[in-house]
Amino acid sequence: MQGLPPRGMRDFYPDQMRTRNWLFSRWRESATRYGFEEYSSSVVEQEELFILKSGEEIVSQLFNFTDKGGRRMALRPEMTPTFARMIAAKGGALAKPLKWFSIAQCFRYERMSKGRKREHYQWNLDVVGVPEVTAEAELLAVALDALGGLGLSAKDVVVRISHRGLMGAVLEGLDIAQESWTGVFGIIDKRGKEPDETLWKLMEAQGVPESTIRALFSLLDENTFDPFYELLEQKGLPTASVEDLRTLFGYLEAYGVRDYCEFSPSIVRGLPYYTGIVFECFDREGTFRAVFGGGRYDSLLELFGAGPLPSAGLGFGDVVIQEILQEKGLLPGLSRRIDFFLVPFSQEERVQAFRTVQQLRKQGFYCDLVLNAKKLKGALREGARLRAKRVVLLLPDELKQGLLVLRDLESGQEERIPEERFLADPGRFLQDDSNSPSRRT
RNA sequence: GUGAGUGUAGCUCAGGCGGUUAGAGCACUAGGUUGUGGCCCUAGAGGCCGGGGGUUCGAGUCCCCUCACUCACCCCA
Repeated sequence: MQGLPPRGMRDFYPDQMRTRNWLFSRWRESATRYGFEEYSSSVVEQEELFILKSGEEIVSQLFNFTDKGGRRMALRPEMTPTFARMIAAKGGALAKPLKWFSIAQCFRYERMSKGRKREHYQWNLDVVGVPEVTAEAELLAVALDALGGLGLSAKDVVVRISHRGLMGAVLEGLDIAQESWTGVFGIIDKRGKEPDETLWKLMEAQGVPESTIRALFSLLDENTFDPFYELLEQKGLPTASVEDLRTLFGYLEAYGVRDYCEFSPSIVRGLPYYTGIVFECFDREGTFRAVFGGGRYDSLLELFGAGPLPSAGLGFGDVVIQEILQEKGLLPGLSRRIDFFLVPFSQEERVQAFRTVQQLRKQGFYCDLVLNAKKLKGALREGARLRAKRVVLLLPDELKQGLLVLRDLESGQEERIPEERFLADPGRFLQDDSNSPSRRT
């Protein structure tokens, strides 16, 4: 088929654009209400910016090119490096703590599957300069506020929370050899996706003794912190990760979002730069990819030449959330808004129609009018297709008497009214005054 | 990168063992007599049946190749 966008890229036709704008406005509204400030940047960056953060392997996943000056460039695969660059460039000039957000289009060159395109928009929220888990609590509160605004409750979605330092300490506490940690992490991450029996065999293949596997699996089933704390304390290992988690859950309770959240030790997250709390949000049925994810990255900004800046962030993509809302029937039936649709009977009445429609538009009404020479019949059909609330007919005989004909498309009723009187208060002809300009905020 | 599935009208799809001018519904356009939409009726327009090759008297249909899309795996936002 011709006319399709490049692989993995999306066209937004007006219907889809309405939905997208609606989603973005929910994001933007929540973020600003929670005190986050919006920022933006170009989608193109120097390739090395991404290599600096993620290593050479990232290059194969980039949409990259050489510009005419021979510089290696790339479309951003995520917003965090750009964010870090911007923060570092301003050095100490920025007052901390700092709370910024962006709705950024990101690109990634890879195979597509459900919930995954080569291009998406991501709502990014970051808090810089806060070493305490108050940052994470605030991030989760704002993301869950947005989810609530989109119609998803704690019955629909769950945030699984863990700590980067926790599993490492646990593996150490269980005396699992350091060289098999990477493999073991990978197996832990598969928990819930593969049957335990399979995972058990994989663990054995890693050389983990049976008794240790049993201990590890029973720990993974825990949703309280005590067994972890006891294990770490008993082995003389740092317990900071468990304490962070305890504190965070206390804060989440106070924020009123505790019922969305659960402790889930197997959450690890792929990105290497996380240093503390990590979290991912899923639909409760588990049929979709993660809705959002994030965590603490205390050493990342230093990589970019900023001083030590404890930070936490969150990324929330537009693809998965729309799939979930679609499946749950929560996408609103958005339609374009036309208050008045003006129909000049013939070319004779056109100029008059232009004058009238401009007066309505200046008053703040949403108006359209017939642009093609068209019979009355076709014009009315066009008005109906646009779902115009009222059609304003400019008919020769009535116009000679200074009268406009207002037609209600739903009831079919018509009213003849002097133009001056109509323009003095057009809003009273729109029955449901909830949409009239005077009621708009 | 591996595996599977699907490509026929703008959209959703039909086209039993190969057989004459390729079908439906929706959408679109125009009519159904002077200046009135939705419903109904009539008509019209719209297809290199994804592309290429092969088998055959004959291919939308069978075979091979290729491309595109979708899903799963991998990886990850």
